[in-house]
Amino acid sequence: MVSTKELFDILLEEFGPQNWWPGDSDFEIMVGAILTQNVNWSNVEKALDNMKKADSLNLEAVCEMEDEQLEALVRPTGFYRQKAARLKRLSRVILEKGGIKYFLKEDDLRELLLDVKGIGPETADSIALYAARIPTFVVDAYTKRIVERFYGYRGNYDDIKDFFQNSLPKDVDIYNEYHALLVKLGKTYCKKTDPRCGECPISYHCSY
DNA sequence: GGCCAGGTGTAAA
DNA sequence: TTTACACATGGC
Repeated sequence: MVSTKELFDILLEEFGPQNWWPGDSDFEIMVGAILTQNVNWSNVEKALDNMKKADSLNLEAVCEMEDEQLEALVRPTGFYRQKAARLKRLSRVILEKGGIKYFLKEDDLRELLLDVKGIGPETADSIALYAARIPTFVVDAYTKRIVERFYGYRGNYDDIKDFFQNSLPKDVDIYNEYHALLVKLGKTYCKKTDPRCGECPISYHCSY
């Protein structure tokens, strides 16, 4: 059985550093984390671009903007009414905590995020890891699918999260790169349907 | 045209 | 505790 550390080395060798999370600011990372919920990243880029052009990709603008206006900007990401509301809820909490810098330094950041309606474990972990740089492993649909196929192990969010955290150093840079590499592997060779197993770099060790 | 994409909340079985 | 469904746009 290939260890999680060995798997990481194989993926890094195969794909190289992914340089995640794309974004010019912590706020953009947080917005992207919500907008990418169950949606292709290319759609998120359109929405982020809309917000930048409207000079609205900042905390104050999101808090003050009309709901309908924000909905129009994030429309390309689908579920746009829900997502606009989620962005507003998060932004207001951040403002209450004194701004982005202070919010990201809260000791119980993950819990604060999970208390925001519309932010679940993956979005909370993405923000904690990529914006606050807290060592917490992010589990997404690709991660679950790859672990299920590769290791034959099926578990809930926290099971998979522990699976990695209990077998790796608690290190922000490793968690960062590992999640990005799993997404890269998933997109390239381990899609839900029509996986390209024949070309997959880890197929030799895979139970699928 | 049908399926999928870097989820979450709610309600029923 | 698990499963089903709504939420919605855009690419292939």
